[in-house]
Amino acid sequence: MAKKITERRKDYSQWYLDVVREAQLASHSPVRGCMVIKPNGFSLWENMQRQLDDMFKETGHRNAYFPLFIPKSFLSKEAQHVEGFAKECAVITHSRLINSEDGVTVDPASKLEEELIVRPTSETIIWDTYRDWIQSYRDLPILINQWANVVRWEMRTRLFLRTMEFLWQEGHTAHATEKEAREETVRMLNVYRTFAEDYMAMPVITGIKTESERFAGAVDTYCIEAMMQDGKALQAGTSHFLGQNFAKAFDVRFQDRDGKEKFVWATSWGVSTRLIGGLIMTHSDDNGLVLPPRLAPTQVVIVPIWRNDDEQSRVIEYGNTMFKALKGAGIRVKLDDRDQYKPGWKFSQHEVEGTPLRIAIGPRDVDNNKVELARRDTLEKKIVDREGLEMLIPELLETIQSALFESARKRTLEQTRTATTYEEFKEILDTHGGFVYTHWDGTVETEERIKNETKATIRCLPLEIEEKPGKCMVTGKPSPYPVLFARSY
RNA sequence: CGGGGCGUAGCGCAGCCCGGUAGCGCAUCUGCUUUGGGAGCAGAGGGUCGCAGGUUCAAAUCCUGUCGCCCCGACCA
Repeated sequence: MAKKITERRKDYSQWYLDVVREAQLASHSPVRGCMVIKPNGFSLWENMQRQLDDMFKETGHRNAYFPLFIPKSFLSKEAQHVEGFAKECAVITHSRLINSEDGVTVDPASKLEEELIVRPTSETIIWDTYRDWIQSYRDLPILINQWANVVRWEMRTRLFLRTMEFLWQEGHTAHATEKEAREETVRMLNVYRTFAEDYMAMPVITGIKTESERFAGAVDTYCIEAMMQDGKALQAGTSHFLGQNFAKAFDVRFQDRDGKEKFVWATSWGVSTRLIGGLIMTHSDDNGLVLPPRLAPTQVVIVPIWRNDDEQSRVIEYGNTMFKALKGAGIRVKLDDRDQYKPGWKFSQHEVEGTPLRIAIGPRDVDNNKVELARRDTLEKKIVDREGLEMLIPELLETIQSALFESARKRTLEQTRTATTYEEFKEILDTHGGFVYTHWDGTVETEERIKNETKATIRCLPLEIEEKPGKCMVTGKPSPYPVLFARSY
């Protein structure tokens, strides 16, 4: 069997690219830093979207859509926000092309009076709109989500993990009180945590970002951080408490019960197609993609095997009945009865694409009323009775789902260490990578120094951690509890 | 923006040093045999060699320029 995938231990980033290519998730586009998301990748995104969307609706949010283009002047209204995004904005300056000798050229006469920015995020245009939507406390809260594409002009890109254009959802809420907005921020962080762990089977640590890692324009940025197989951390989602920063910048006030005019409190939160990168790097192996059943576009594939026409019709009939029964049981099942590919080829293909379960059926199985079941995660194969399959498969899918989470959890735990001295800290990073808990004195200077010297950043100040006073590993100054460091994507 | 690599058939590559009919594997098409872990044989189709100049009787190959992409680092979801 020809191996088209580089081994993880040999070259992790080449392995990642190989998996994306062989599983046909996406390909590079003619435009630098952009990607074509292929049907396999997009179905995965659709499944993520569907689940997240349900969870957003469940928590009272509604979807809306705001423009791709933002007037340049909007960007300059919130000082921190501009500073954060100014360096990576695509700017539209003209509206027309004209024919020229070498094809087409920009028509200088079509220069825009006010240039437009392709949204890097939508806070500004949304808050400009919210001003019109909000007059009274009765108009609050506003709980809006939008599914959209955004553009950030990145210097260095990587399929799914960092592309210049990416797909995401951005929630933007407006509240009458600080308390309510803070609660919303944490509520959505927990939605992300639940989604990551229960659906992606990707364990995450929740926490708060330090000032330097905070979203531009936020008062507090909460995040979920996941640990990848190669020892690097991935920020998988963020939820921001924006305070009154945007309300003040865009003059969004409301009249409260007490008759007084007040500025609105805000949150925003988002996850992106980056999650697909996280999913790949959490579960996949040297044979290709491994998908958690709850998100897999195809959960079960049935591969029929035959030698002649007679066997073909018997096996296909057997497979068809099974297909209908499983589909009826609510399973995302596919019968791969294509005649132009051999079974062995199909086995490999579905394996590299990460289909959680494979059912192989041949004439022998038809005669004995059996099937061969193969798990993608463990690569185990066993023969089971045809009867009761409709009950067995859903259970098995759930077993796989929790096995994936469990093994990722165990791995993350093994990749999590504690350092008390700076020497120990560097030693851990260089030999193992992973998460490192250690004390930090809370200053930007120390954080900066550690980053420059080790390339590790503070991923977050974890929410679930016991108070355990100690001393900063660099300066020896007191610290109330350890913080989480890692090198990251 | 620095460092490295690459642009030759749909995909992956060789050919370039040493100029002389553009090749290999996979894929595609036809036929036969096959089908329980990426099938075999026979035949067929498919390429402005990234682009622009230059040297030469002759350029994928040498020279100059230029464009693009990928990978590794400095910034970021």
